[in-house]
Amino acid sequence: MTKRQEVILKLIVDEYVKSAEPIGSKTLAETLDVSSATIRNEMGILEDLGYIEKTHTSSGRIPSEKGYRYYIETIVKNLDEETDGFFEFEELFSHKDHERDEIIKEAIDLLSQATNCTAISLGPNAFNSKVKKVQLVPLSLHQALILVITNYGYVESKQINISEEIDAQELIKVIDLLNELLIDTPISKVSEKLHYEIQHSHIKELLKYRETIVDSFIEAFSKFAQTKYYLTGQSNMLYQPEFNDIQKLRQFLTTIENNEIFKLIETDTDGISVKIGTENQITTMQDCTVISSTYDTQDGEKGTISLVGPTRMDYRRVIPLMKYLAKHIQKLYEEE
Amino acid sequence: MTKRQEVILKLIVDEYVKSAEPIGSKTLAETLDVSSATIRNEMGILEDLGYIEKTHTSSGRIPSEKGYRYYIETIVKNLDEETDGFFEFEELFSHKDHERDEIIKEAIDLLSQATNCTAISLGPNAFNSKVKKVQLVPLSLHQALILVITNYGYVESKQINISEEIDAQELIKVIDLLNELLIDTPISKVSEKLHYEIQHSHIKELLKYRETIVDSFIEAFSKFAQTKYYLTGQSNMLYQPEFNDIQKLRQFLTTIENNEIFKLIETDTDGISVKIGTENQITTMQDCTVISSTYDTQDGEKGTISLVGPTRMDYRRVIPLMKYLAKHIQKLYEEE
DNA sequence: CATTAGCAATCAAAAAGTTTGAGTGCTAAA
DNA sequence: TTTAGCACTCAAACTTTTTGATTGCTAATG
Repeated sequence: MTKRQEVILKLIVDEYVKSAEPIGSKTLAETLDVSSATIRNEMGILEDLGYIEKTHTSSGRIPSEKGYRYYIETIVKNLDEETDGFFEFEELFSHKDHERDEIIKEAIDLLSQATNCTAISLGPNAFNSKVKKVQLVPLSLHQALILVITNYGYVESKQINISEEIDAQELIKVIDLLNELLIDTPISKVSEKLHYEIQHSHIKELLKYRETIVDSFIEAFSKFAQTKYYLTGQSNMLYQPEFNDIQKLRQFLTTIENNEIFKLIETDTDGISVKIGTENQITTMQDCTVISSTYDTQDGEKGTISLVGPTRMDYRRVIPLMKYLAKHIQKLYEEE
Repeated sequence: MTKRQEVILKLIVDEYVKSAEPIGSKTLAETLDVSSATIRNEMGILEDLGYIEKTHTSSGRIPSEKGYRYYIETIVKNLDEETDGFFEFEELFSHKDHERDEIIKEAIDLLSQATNCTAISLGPNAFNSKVKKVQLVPLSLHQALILVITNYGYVESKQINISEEIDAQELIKVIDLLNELLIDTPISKVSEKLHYEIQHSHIKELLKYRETIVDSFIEAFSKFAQTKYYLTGQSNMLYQPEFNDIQKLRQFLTTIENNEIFKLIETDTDGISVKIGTENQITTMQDCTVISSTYDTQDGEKGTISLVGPTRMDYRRVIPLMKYLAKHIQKLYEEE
């Protein structure tokens, strides 16, 4: 591809992102100071190479997936780290006293607004967090609350019913033992450890009621394994011309509501992942691009922020923004 | 209105609910064993009375809001409590060991599926719940977690930073005091009580750092005041022919995403409230009906379940179902 | 050899026109 | 009071026409 062809491709992407209309040779002729016929020749070549396509025989050109890919790899990736124009975000991250999860939520809201896409935050799961405290809080004669607290201050609870036969004294002993046993254990190892100790140590004798109690505990622990997510800005996206087709609109929303969208989010990548159109496996999402950017927590888990929008999105702006956000969310974890 | 006119109105509503098409005189003539001309005459009267209307000069008739109102008041309200056909729901409520909030969530999911409407659960707020325990869990040298637990087993937490100057011993004393002070206090009275005691009792001397600590506590308490909600089934609803108009669809979804829908939910009513079309104050919702049904918790708070769908909904089925659900959710609270 | 002016060809989208059929209101007779 | 009959209405579906942006190709230009 010659230099001029690359310039033309870039212009087509930029223009199309703005206008959502196919770009004709005349439009580009004005910018490039050659005649429209010359542009047409070049466009013909670009089309043969597969970077652009026509919507019908006599239409202007739009970028193909390959075209977007090229644009991202050569043009966007070579941009110097741009952090200007992210004013609202800088403001957000500078509030040191806000809670981390709140900041992330707001960042995702802003991201969605700024891009007119749907934005998603997939929290790191707490698998490697460590148990800080296990506790039983009696609520009434027959009910109690199991509390599990991690070193990051996450709390999960599970209510249990205490039948008549259970001895309150014994219960307290069990909890003490559990605390001793589990403190500083990573959540991922809890279940294993519990089962082992029940078999092999003196905890066995104490736990007359292990079926109920231990199961409840394990259930409480298992809640940490569920990754929490936050999804926002569907309505921002609906007004994009891509969604003028009511069928597509419905399918898109159904996919989101059924949580199928999570299948498309790349959580294993380091840095940023961009999946364009048919690179996504879900048929209803093949007009969309899914961008994922991960960050690391101190305990070795990964969190992800993602953006879902029409393939025609402003990659030039969005990709640096996603990088910027992941970097700063990671900082929030490092500060602790 | 004569008996026959009432029958015709009922048939028009029933048919229209099924088909979403205007009902012509010929259709009804078959069922009623009179000629279509007779039906037309009766329809003319019903139209003059305002119970039905035409979509254009030569179209069949559809129910007006007044027509739906009449249908609900005279036909649906007089139905014997119908509880048959709610098989899935009976099954759901019979699982005694599931957690209450989980059951409610599932009930709302089912409700939405069964009706093709958007279903919402507005949890009772915890204003009248009582403080069961207040606790401080140290996480690291400079961080701690404030925990507040209510008699219903709801837990709220707030992380705080502990600056160097704070004396750990003193902090423990403060927590002990707070526990003593606040236990069994309704959440709604906590703030008041705290402020009073700080002014008048010996707690004053202890609380050198009240600004930070007490504020954090108050913030933790205030989280209980936020009513939790669960909203589901938007995508079920999108396939209704009412939403073939893309403009309406977008507006509806925007209204939902902005939480404006909550303005339309009647939480103060006893029993059931049905708001049809323009009875709703939000312009984008004036083709919708919002049904709300409340239940009482043991501590005097109200929870609400709601259903939002096109005015053309199957009131005959939906209204008994909503009553049934509210009754059974209330039972869940009574069992504790 | 790259560039360009010129021109017929293409085709979506918008506008205008046509057909169809379900439904109505009204009238006059049963 | 009910009904048959008929002219009338109008949305929805379908067809045709017009418009205009854009293309590919060719032949001329520098």
